[in-house]
Amino acid sequence: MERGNRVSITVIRRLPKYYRYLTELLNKGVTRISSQELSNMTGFTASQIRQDLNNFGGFGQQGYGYNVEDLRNQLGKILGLDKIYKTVIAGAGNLGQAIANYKGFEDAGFQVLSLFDRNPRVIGLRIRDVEVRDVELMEDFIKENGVEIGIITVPKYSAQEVADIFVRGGIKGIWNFAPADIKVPDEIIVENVHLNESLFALSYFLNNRQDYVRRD
Amino acid sequence: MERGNRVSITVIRRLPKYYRYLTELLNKGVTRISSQELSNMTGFTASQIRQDLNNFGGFGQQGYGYNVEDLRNQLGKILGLDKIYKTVIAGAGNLGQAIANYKGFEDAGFQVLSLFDRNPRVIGLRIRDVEVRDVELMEDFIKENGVEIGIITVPKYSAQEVADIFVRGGIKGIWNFAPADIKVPDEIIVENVHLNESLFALSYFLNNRQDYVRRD
DNA sequence: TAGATTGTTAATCGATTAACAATC
DNA sequence: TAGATTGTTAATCGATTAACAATC
Repeated sequence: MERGNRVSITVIRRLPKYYRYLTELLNKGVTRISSQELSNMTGFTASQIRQDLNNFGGFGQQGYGYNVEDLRNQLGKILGLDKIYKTVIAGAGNLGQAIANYKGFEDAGFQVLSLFDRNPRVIGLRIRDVEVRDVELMEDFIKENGVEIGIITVPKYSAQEVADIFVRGGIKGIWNFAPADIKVPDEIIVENVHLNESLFALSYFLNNRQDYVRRD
Repeated sequence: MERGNRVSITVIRRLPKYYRYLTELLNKGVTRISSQELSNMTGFTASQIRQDLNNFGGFGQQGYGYNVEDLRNQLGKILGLDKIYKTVIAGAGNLGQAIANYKGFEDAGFQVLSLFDRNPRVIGLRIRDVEVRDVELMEDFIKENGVEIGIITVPKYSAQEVADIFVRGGIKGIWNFAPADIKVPDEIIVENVHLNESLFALSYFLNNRQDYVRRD
């Protein structure tokens, strides 16, 4: 977390999975877990798991393993899940609504303050208790409310425009579902969810089964 | 494509991006492209791009580069995008509807034949011209229509149950949006879209900017 | 204490980058 | 032909796995 050397992206992308399994274990009342058991659950090797965790500190105890609750909380902190994030969603179509409706994100600390759209037919609607507002109001809304994360669920030809508004509003991170790479200043964190790329990979593996290895 | 050695997963996951940029170039009327230009667009190195493509054959021409249309079509074939796939969606909530509504997938050859749900309030609805049916009918529907791809957009506690029905129906690939790892026989291809893992990575980078490198 | 399992170093493996001869 | 750019080999870099001493 506060190491001198960077932690590699491949490590970081495994953390949420550890966190997910640890949460499940905690809910089941399991108090203790070894790297070998975690390996059986996640599909990563025990050695890799120990290496990954030791990027952030020695959370385990020789001869015992890891305390489930403690490790989960530590990972939560590392992932920044001990905070509340204010988010807005640009695009109130099905995908935007799906995200606004999804309880799991709110439970993890990601609050949707508002959706925005330019279609008058959806402006004014409420998804759960979140209002859909005119996208014209978005930049000011972000500024006034200190929104940190912007979520892009508009069609690809509008994605850059939305990203520009986010940046002007002072957003720090963008979760982008549009199948386009957006250009933003270096200090803005962009996480892309390119669903077409995922689907095309599935299609590749269907046709080239020999290249497929179950990864989890 | 039909090499002796496997093509590595990291290579395969880059292909859809090449395909996407090549499609854009084609639509713009660009006929020719060098690995260096593709590098500028995608963020991968020119060397890596040439290495990646040469896993599947020599598509380029020394001193010239690559023919955009030809390379795009070759990649399309490699990815299996020259075929039509029959799919069904289990879960007719916002996310399932978003996918059923998304024209991009249909254009790429992924036809949604039906959605399934167990909520009587949505059974009978039509998303575009695709009907929502009772999930009880799903297994037979898959068999009768030769459905190859099953898409899971149900809550996580129903994901395994849906996967089991898919397998019994004879589905070959599963696109899983539920935040759970499903267990299926080895010969079934599973592509997971774990949105929480993506969001948590964004959250990590927001809090640990020094570890962030723009990847595309 | 004996057994178990971590933390960590060293060895291996694989992926990326660099370099350049081949050739269009 | 001269210039450009690929295809491919070799070098480097980074990630994973193996091994084991430390220690609970």
